[in-house]
Amino acid sequence: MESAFEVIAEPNRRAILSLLLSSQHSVGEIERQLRMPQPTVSKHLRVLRDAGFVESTVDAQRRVYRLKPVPLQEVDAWLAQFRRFWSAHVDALERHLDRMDQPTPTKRKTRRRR
Amino acid sequence: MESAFEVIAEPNRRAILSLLLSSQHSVGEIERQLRMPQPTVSKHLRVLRDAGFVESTVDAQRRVYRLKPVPLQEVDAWLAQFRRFWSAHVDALERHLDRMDQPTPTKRKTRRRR
DNA sequence: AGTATATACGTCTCAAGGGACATTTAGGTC
DNA sequence: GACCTAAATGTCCCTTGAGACGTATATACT
Repeated sequence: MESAFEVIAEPNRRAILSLLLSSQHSVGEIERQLRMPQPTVSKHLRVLRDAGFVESTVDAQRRVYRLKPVPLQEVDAWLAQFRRFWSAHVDALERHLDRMDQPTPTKRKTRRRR
Repeated sequence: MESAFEVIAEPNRRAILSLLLSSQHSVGEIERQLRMPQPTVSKHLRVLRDAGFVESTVDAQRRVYRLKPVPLQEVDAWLAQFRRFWSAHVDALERHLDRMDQPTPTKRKTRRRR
């Protein structure tokens, strides 16, 4: 479980990350919000912590967890290379639809051209 | 293997996607570029195809594979909610560093403030 | 037709990861 | 100190997925 990609492949872990987006939470709060057994929550938090997605501070018996940005930023960096491709692809799709416009004129508004 | 996240958790599949970013490729080309056994390539391509990451067209005995944008865009959409958090976090870090500036003045250029 | 090439597919083995449950550790309260 | 709560950890079971290998199918080339 080294890579950030494997870590976020697990749905419950993504749910935990999304929950921590609003604010920091204790294990018990996560457990109640997401309706997971406590050991399950702790197990996933362990993975997230080891991979640097979250950090915790101790508040008496509680552990309060909060997000750390780096690993998700790495994922985002990998995705970045594909964004160029998307815009190019959208353009190609639009040109294709433009070509298809001629045979069947519809009530659709005119598409913008370049 | 439903979710796009599980699909891109596999390093070889990410390599294939990155390779297809430059242009479309046949299975044999992928096999040689990435130094993977052909059955492995085909197996991963199968997963990618089923999940909508790629599509193929037949060229004689060859299958030529190319990228499709949608599943990666979904991943990107999930990541989007965290971007706000990052900028806020960077701001907080900058304020922190600003506070640390006073004791040790260095040759570093002045940091912008808000 | 016969051979080589390209790709898909099935099978087997192995290791890893997740869920459930029990147990332990640590802090707080009376 | 006895007891409660919060969280972590360990164990067991089961499923899944990846790699390796063999093989089947389809097309091209002579």
